[in-house]
Amino acid sequence: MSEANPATAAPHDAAPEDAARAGAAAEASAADAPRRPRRGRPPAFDRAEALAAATRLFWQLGYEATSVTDLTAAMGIRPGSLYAAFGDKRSLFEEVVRQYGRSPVGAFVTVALAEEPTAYGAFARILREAAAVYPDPSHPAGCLVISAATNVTPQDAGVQAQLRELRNGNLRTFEARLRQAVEDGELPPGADPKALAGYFGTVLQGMSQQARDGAPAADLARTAELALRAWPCALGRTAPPPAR
Amino acid sequence: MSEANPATAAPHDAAPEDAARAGAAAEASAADAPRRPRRGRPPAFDRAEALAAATRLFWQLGYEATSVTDLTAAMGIRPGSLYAAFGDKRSLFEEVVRQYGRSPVGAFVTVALAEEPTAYGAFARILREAAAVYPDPSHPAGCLVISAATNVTPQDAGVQAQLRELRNGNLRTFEARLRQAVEDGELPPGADPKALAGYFGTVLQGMSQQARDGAPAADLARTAELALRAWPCALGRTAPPPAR
DNA sequence: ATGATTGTTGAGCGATCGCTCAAGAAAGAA
DNA sequence: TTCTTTCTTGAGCGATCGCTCAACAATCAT
Repeated sequence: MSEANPATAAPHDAAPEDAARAGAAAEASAADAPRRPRRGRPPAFDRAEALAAATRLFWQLGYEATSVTDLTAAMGIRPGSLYAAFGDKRSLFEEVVRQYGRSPVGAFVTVALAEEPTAYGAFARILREAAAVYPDPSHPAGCLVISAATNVTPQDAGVQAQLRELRNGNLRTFEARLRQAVEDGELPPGADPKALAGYFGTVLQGMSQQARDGAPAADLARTAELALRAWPCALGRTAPPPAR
Repeated sequence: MSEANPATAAPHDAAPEDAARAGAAAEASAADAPRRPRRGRPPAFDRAEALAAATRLFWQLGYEATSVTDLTAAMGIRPGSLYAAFGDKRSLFEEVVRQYGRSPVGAFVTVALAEEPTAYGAFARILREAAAVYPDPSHPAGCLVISAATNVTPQDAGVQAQLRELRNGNLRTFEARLRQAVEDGELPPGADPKALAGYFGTVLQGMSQQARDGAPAADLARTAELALRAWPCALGRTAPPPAR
């Protein structure tokens, strides 16, 4: 199963919008193409709903503790449909992670960094929103990227590494934003962007764990305010004063 | 299998020192009793060494990701011996957790709280020692209690709850120490012991995660110093000033 | 010696794991 | 209608899971 078969590549396409078309693809105009009817038997389940159900399960139990039997039960489909639509368990999880990163609860960090004009404003908003989002009972507690692959067998070390890379990538994003803040003069020249990035990442990961341990939003909000007191206070604070 | 059999209770005794003796136990003088030879065939393995090997495995992979096959291989024994000596996988894990809590790396929090005269000194020492201990390459990274039962199937929810209770118990211990600090005047009357306890617990759990993600001791040390800046600074600081 | 007690061994139990596949069903194309 | 394509279904694959057990081995008591 190493060569040949050039046309059998990935029948499950993870359709970003629709994109993948069969055949030789004449006329690559793309753009609109409003509703070309698909060929054979139509799927009997809503792909997005099934993906959301899988997300909830992986989010709550983690990658390995979620069995394919659990998944098919929650998604309302049989194993054959799952494997035809999503590939295998690992591919399904990767699609879940991708979609989680685009969802509001998985993207609030990126959104805050993009929208807030100051670094302090961004990190204050990140911690405060984490305090509200992580324990929100409308979804499993904490952050999927932080807690879904903590305990895995060596054969699934790739899943663990994938999420770890996402976490460490967030740290690098934090560090870049804080270095920018030093250049902008928002932070004093003596401030250490890498140290601050590690600190805020640590607090975020700890808050996710606390939420999973049952900490209510009010407790996490107080933790967020205390954590913000580590912000270098020599000069440049732009947001409302810390705590009351 | 619900009644009768009064003499078959727990042949694996988890010997705290030696303690459990067979028979009707005449002469309960206890104390010394230097080397009473045991009855039947002696064990062919060192119980403490086997327990240490199991600890390393559970610490690194977590409860469910560690299989009995892994355990017997690392402990150098066969399944029958494991079950005769430790009961079942769950009982072995509980004994591992108990022994971990008495080991230096599992007890540094308790030791610091007991030895340091001031609350600030205790929490500063806890964070700084965590920064050194969590990434120490002589054992698996992070804290076993924090990370060994994050992802479990519902049938093992009891293990998860057991570790969560230990974590939340630590939070209550933190809170009690900080309340004492308010009563002592070390902390200002406006300080919030519960909020501070949650904050330090959050930072500790985050540091454990960071260590598992590969953060070196130097990075965690900087995180610890930044975290200590949240200490209420109105008055009462007893230790060296924060950072440089 | 013999028996009692305890530990070790290797085979293997039922259950679950992720996953596959032949057969059938539902759609458009001819 | 018939063919092609796509999806669903239910049975079941080999592997691993935690765990058990009869047989044997090694010690002490008698």
